[in-house]
Amino acid sequence: MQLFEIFRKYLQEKVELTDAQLDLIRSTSKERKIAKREFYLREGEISGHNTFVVKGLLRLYRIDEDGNEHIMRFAPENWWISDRESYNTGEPSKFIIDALEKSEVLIWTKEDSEFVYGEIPAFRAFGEGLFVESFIAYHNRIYNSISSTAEEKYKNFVKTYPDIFNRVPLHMVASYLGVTRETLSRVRRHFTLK
Amino acid sequence: MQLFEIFRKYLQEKVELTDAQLDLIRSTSKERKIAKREFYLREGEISGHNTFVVKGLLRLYRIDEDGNEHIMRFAPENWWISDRESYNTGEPSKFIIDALEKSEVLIWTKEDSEFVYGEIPAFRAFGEGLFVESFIAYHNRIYNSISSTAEEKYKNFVKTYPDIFNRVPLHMVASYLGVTRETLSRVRRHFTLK
DNA sequence: TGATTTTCGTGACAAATGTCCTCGTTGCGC
DNA sequence: GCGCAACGAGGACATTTGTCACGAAAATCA
Repeated sequence: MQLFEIFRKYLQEKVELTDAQLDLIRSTSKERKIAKREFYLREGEISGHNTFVVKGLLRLYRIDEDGNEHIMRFAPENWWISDRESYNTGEPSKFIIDALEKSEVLIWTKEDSEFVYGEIPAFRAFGEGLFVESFIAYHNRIYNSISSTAEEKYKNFVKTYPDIFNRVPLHMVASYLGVTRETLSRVRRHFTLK
Repeated sequence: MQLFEIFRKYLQEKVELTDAQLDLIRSTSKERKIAKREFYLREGEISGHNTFVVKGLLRLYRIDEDGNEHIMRFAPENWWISDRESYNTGEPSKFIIDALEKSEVLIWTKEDSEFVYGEIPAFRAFGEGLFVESFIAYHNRIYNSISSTAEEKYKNFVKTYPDIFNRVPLHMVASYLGVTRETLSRVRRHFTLK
């Protein structure tokens, strides 16, 4: 099945759209394949696109002054990804996006996105709804990060994202949670013994 | 000066609005005074309003199973506050909003907000711009929480929110940062000795 | 003003986490 | 299939953080 066809099925479960509207959305999109370990956004580049992951798994992360990776989030199938700060301000991104698996994505430029949003209010409402959901997810993650122990964070991650958990190495889960690999290993040992 | 007059000055620095549009915004708003320590949103209530802090200082926090407070954010003058999850879903809030200082706020119901947004697209764009900024702030806070030490988090808070820092007790800063009061006290000692 | 609460620091000890290291296994690329 | 890199576990030790207890100073309120 073509990439856009998969996207169309996803979209039609969420929004009512006419064929003409779908054509507009299709005509402004571009396809791209991303190899495993290939970069999709490098540090310093501008994140000027909305990207929908059709197949595979991407991640958004940042490298600190000491060279350590810190994973902000994973984006498997049916998720959207961008560095929203760079997207919004037009400034170079401090973050990196690469593929953890061979992936295929659909891409809209910021300009095309705005144009399509203007033409199709229901599509704009859909996009904004997604954004609110992301905001709420971040809100809950912050609460989790200031109120939970490492073990609780780990359990919560496995419970919330079982699919992602099964597809990424543990040291990346540790990075996402903000603990070292060793700590995660200890938490897991403690956990499986009980 | 009247509450709305203060708000009008704030708003006109950000958006171009006609007198008629300002009248619509004014006519849908309600004023409220909140005493120090008074609750503005209790756990279990629905957060169905947009609230602008004209004077004073509010906070949004949650109490965990062990009875510990975890502060999500502070809202001083010229900030907006609500529990966006409850606002969006209509579900009872798990969070609490109360006043740390004697405060005065302007309030719009969700319904009125949507109506005014529909009537004044520039006002909608303004509101959505604020929301994107909040999202970016949360994004950066998450990065900070998974990549920084307690000392770095503390320094960063003081630098980013010097005004708030000077108005709230240290144990609330600790709560916001996700560490105990004792740890914050140690960090400060270590910090001032150098 | 006087009494009470809140705030903040500190010491002692326990628990959690980070750091550095080794080792065996797995999986991927050539 | 082979070789190498990636992955995950685990031990030993240092550091950080949490917990509990106490006391002094500051703020609050009647």
